[in-house]
Amino acid sequence: MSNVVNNYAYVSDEMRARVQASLDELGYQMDYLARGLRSGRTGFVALVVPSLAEPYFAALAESVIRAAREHRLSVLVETTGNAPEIEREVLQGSLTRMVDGVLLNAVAGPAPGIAELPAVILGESPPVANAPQVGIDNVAAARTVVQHLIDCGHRRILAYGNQDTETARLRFEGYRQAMTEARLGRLLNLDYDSGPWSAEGAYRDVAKLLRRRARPPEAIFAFNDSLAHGALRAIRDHGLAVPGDVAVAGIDDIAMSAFSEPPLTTVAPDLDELARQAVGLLVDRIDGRPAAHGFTRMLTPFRLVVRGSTVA
Amino acid sequence: MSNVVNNYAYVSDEMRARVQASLDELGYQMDYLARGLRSGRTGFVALVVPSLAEPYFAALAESVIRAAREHRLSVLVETTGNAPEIEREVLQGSLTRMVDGVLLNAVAGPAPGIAELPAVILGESPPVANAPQVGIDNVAAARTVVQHLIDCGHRRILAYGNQDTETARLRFEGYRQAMTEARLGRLLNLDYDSGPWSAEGAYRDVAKLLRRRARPPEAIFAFNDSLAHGALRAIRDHGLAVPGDVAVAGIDDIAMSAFSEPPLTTVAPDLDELARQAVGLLVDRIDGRPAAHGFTRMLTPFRLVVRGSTVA
DNA sequence: CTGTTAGCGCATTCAC
DNA sequence: GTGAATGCGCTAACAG
Repeated sequence: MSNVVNNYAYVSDEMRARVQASLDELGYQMDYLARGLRSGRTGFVALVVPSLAEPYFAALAESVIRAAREHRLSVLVETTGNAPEIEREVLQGSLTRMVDGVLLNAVAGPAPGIAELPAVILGESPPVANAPQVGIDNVAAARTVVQHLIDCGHRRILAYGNQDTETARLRFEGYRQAMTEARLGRLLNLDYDSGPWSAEGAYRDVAKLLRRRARPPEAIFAFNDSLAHGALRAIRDHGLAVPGDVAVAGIDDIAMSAFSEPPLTTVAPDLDELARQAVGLLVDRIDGRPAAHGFTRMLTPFRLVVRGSTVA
Repeated sequence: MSNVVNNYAYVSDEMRARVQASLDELGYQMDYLARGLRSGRTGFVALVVPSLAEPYFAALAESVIRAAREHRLSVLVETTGNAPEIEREVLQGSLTRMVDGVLLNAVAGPAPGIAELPAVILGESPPVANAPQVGIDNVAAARTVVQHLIDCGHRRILAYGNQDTETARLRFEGYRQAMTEARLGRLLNLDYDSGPWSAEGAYRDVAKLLRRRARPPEAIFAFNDSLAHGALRAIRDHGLAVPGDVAVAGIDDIAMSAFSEPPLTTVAPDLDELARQAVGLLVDRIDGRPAAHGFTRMLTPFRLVVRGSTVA
């Protein structure tokens, strides 16, 4: 029977047909759990992200689920809110014993125990023992956006979204490089405090900034689109025009960015490609194909999308 | 050993301590797969939705994941794009043999095979054999929004988003009721054709409508917020003012609705509550606690959120 | 080619 | 209270 369902070569046609008939008649359904126990595979991979309520991660998850399906894998999604204790909990819980591998976008250091599991880092989570990383070149992306802002004639450009994550550091570094190259020494930055970047938080931060500062910046480079949209709303509620008084740009090209008023200039990563790369690398590791030389970093293509928030 | 990890009552303290020590020393990790084989439980539930790229489903998924965690369950997310063939595939694949239950938001009829699995319907998927349903009262929600539009003085109100789904039918019915009660005989409706409701599709539909019709409707009741945002953008691109020329309202209260220009009047379901109810019902069924009398329908609270897209 | 069997790691049952 | 044994459904290995 097993030989039939698994298409074992050395079975006579007659036997195969006979078994198949019984299978159909009895409505046989494979128990994938038992197979998993035997083979050590479950056909599940985990996707760990801060929050599905954030459009970027939701879109990423959608792409990952579709990419995984190509490999006949199902995706278990866990959200952590960027809280290190929840990340640890998730990464040590029963979850990791039931999945073949994990796609990780985390903020905490490598949790003990995860090292054993095939893993791929999405973005810039703290490096896990020889897990390949996949993502856009954040420095280049940030540099591109800020360069665009500079090209639009702005000089007092604020970098918004700094926090204690590698992604934030890289995006700030891109900002710094672009500013320095343009001989714009005055770096301005505004921190974002808690949890995953969100429009709500950004609205509060930027509203407060505008109330406090006499002169608003000429442009705001928000570290992602959610922040940018919060900023946009705050600026307009403050009675200023976008891009007239303050230009705004972000990173991610979430769906909303094409529909906001004004539409948002941003950097669009190719999420389908990112997901494909990530799942591909994960499958390689699961199948025991080791990374090229112990460590890989795959860069996903991105492009600048210029919209009304920076040009009239 | 098994007795210790499972907190079996009749174990001497000394023995318990001794076993525990060995466990720690050897770094014992329970194999949940083997346990699952034995107990018939995996601790996984599946969430089947059309698309995580749609903010409503993304927010729903986030809530479901958090609610499931309260029950120590992990959530497997599958997206179907509302394509019946993919729904069937997902519902018959290995997935369903590995999860304890499934939360289903589908558009196709009940797939053969799913009937055996504990299931809870989210929204108005076609009824699956004695699976309880959870969701807002769509007729009431739609009626509330349309009533609000009527209260604002509008008469020529367009219902937008009709398609071959139960949710669409119910929302149209709410619209019809409100219109009829107000003695507004002229029902206007605009269909939405393919796949999950999206802002992109709505933009095209509404732009076309405005180009064709001499006189635009006074108000548009979009069957969800994504449609509303697409409509909003189309109306404004057409040179009309919102709400001055055309008022717009939706349902869902996705994050974007508080940040759009103008912000969107909508109906906000309590998603955390919905998720809690749904997971609770699912756990009941998994544990063999049958639904009250074979069939349950749980209504989630909602509230009208009035914003700038209907009132100046 | 075909039929039988050991054992994946656990929980449960049964002797002790 | 404790230790040993059975079997969940499957696959791989082996003997026929």
